[in-house]
Amino acid sequence: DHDPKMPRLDKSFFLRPTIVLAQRLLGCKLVHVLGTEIVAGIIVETEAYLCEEDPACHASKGETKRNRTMFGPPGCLYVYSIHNRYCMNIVSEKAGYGAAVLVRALEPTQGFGIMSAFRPVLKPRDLTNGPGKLCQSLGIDIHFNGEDLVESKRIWLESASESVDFEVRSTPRIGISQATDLPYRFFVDGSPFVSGRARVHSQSRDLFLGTGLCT
DNA sequence: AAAAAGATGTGCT
DNA sequence: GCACATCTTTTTC
Repeated sequence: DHDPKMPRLDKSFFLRPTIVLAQRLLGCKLVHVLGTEIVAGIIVETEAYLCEEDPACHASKGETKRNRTMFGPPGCLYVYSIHNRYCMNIVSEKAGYGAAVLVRALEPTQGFGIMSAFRPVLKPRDLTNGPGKLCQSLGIDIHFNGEDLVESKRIWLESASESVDFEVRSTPRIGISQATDLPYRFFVDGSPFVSGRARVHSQSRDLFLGTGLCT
């Protein structure tokens, strides 16, 4: 179950500029229900992909079969495959616009056993420290393309806990070959669950203030 | 029809 | 740090 003090994000949350949404998603909890079980984690790293003046965005050259859901309602998932993996994005701005936020890393909080079954790794942080990794660990695949985070019964977002304070840092985005200078990657400063080596940390700390262990 | 590219991850050096 | 597996979508011929 989930903490009632962290209510589900509603439609209005997603109707904002993509860069703002990318930052505001940090600290929010992503929850996926699988039957009677739950897998969940707190978002610690995102990237903004703007429709306009952003050649790295999938929607920059207009609508195609792959990116169609980017042009749909904000709050829906845009899932695509790359190199035999999946990446999960959250549509932003307004319907018909073509922008989204890539979820790049989570701090796992619930469902460690399920995640490990989906993605057997030696170190827990390797479960969700990358866009393809977190989709694999959470059981997110192409069937979730178009899923509405506002209405779905199986996957949603919960707002960030107000008691958790952290600094947001930004860098250029990872793994792209165009617009490599734009600082549209955002992450929780010091989180050990952030992907890659571009992790800047003043001090390593978790956002999840529960028992200290993922259930 | 064929080829190239890609918002990745892994393993080896 | 670098090569490359692997596969889907998009672009080009």
